[in-house]
Amino acid sequence: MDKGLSYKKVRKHKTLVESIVEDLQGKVIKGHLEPGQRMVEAELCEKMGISRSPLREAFRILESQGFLAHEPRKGMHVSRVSIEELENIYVIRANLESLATNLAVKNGDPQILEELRRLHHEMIRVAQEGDTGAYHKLNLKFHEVLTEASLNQRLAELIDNFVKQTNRYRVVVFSTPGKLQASIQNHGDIIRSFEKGDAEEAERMRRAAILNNIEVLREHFTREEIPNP
Amino acid sequence: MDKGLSYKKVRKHKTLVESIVEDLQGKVIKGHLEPGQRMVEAELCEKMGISRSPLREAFRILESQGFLAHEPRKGMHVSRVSIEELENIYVIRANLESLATNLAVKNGDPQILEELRRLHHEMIRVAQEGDTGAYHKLNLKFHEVLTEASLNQRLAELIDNFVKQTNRYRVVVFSTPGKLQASIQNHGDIIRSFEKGDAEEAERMRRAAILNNIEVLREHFTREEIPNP
DNA sequence: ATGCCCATTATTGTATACAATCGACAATCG
DNA sequence: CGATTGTCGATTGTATACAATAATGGGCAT
Repeated sequence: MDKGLSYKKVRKHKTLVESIVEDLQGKVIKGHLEPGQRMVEAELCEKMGISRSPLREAFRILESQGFLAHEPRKGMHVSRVSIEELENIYVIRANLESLATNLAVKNGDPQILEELRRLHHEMIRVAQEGDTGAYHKLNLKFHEVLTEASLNQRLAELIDNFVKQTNRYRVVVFSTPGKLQASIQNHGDIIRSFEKGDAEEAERMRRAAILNNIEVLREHFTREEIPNP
Repeated sequence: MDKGLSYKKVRKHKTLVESIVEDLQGKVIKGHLEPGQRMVEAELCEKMGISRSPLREAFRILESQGFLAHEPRKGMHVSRVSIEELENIYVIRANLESLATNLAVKNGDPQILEELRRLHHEMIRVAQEGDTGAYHKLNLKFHEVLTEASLNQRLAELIDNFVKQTNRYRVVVFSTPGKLQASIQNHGDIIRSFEKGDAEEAERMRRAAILNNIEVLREHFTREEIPNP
């Protein structure tokens, strides 16, 4: 009944604060919580079956990550991301991910290359079946592998956060016709650059793909008006 | 006597959590708190004249920023930054700051250029006087102006944080002979690129300067052994 | 009817209290 | 004598209580 109890059951490995962070992060990313929506502490506490202390600590983390924002004495709310800000984030993402790609290729681990090939072929398969949900998951994995292969932990964490940020608007990008085929093409390009050991080329490929998403988003939002309600 | 009281006096503009964050951040950066040092809540509360709630919230923020770290049930401690991690951070910094420089030059605001020139000449002056403290402040300002001129707020915040992170070890870099003259040279190069409107050149200049710091650090730490006690 | 002011209330900011877990030391057993 | 386990103290994790402030709404004067 009281689904809040599940929080306490699960932890033993995760602390309560971590669970809350994950939960709210997921809800913001999936759009269950709309931009600008107020996050009233007492209300959330009751819903989740927790107290304010861990919730507020989770708030601070989520704010640092950019998912929430607050004005003193006015409370937390889901952060509003304007199209300009989203573009700014994509510019940063493009740079960080292309850097990671460059480093990954320079490291040239054959096991990584093998893993990327495997994911690539899997993606081609599910794309033919029209399973965009599965494609998205594999796509995330592909980029995660590529990012981790940079062997720069701090960089990987940073990128992970930005990816989550932009995924709040992923639906828009991926619903664009031809985007999926272009994505597959791009992955193939990156893999070929990896095989050649051409880090600079791989970097350019990755950067181009991300920057292209900006175009898609900008076009979408100028057509559809303001993103938040 | 009890200097903790000052915390409560000042706030009216800043919230208590913000004050604590600033204070601890400063202490970590300045090295008043050593890497690995445990941050016992009750102890700090008494010293600062505050309670645990705002302290713990500040902890979460500082952990997100990379100044602190914790293991569940074991408590917070000042984060240990290995030489490898420091190199990783510098690689990221190099990329982000060169990106910001590129954008700043592309924006080509003449007022920014004027401000950079002013700071540059000021730096030359204090360098001749041998005032390294003043030089450091101006240097920070120079890069802050350059970064803000990217007009990418998120990028500026990110860089600011990384600069603070690496400033924990600034002393090492700036005590290296010739580093100060090289820094002035570099600023001159960037300004000239700005004047020419050559964003790519400015970007390369900025990147080279930051990456060079890695060399200095690596050399220092291989000579001096492990950074933390 | 409308705008301003004050009181009330809702909500956040801070402090304290209680519970759970970890580490260290000591007692017991092999 | 060493290892193992139990107990105690210290410290963190969580919950609740109290204080301060901002939002809301109603009454009064104009």
